[in-house]
Amino acid sequence: MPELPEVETVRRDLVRHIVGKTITGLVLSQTKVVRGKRDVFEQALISHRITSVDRIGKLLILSVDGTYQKLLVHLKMTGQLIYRANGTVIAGGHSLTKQSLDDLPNKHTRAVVHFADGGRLFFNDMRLFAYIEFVSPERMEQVRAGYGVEPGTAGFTKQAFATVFHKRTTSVKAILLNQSLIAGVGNIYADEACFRAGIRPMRRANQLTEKEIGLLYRAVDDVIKLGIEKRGTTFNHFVDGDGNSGGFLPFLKVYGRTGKPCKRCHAIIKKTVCAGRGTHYCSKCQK
DNA sequence: GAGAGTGTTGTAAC
DNA sequence: GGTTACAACACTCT
Repeated sequence: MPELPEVETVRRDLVRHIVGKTITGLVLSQTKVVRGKRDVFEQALISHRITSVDRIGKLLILSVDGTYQKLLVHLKMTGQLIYRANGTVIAGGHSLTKQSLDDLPNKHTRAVVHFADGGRLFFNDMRLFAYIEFVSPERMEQVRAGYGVEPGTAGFTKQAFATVFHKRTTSVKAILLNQSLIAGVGNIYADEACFRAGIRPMRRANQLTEKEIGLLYRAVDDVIKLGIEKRGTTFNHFVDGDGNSGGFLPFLKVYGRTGKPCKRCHAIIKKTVCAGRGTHYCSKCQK
């Protein structure tokens, strides 16, 4: 689930609450989420301090003092990072109700990081797709190079965005979801951006006019910015750092609104499969 | 109760 | 190489 705005929301919460703190313990209850050797993890983390939390697309990057290696955290569909200090939930994730958040660790807790001040960081993941991994500086650069232009960064220019669409025969939706071309956009924001631009997600990329590409560029930038501002959205039981739902839900125009009237023209919102994903659109507003 | 669907992405096959 | 289909897994919804 977590797309760029949700991961950015978690990142900001982690910056506020774990940067500068020293790790005193690591408990792994599910080794599958850890890529690499367990003792390497413990050695690199325990007695060391978190120095920064960064992000590329949907990937979180934690820096730890005493090593040049970076700790990558990818939440995939259902991963969560929840910080709790003094019995209070501070940083959030996805698909937990307030009630179950009060009861951590729970059955989906895969790892717990303990800090010197008594705080704990819970790594939860229902479907076991998420992972954490230490990577060398060389590998880090490889990973970084694998990501395309990212909304909200200096590299996200109209020119760079347009280039991605030229000469590609696949759907607009597949382009938006392809992290190596455009970083951070997932299924929800892809549908929402297409709606805002008035473009059907199943259109062929190389058949968009320059004007349409311009509209889509602006739409992607706007929808991601608004998503971050509203601290993300989630379909089920998303909670942010304060245990509240992400604020973007009321702003969704098409995603999850199958069969409901379009908020702009009142035509019925349709759903199909495009690029292998559930895809929502208004057949009247989007051409 | 069975089967389809779910926000991601790496891999294999065409 | 570009593009598409699917598996990884556990849960919810129909």
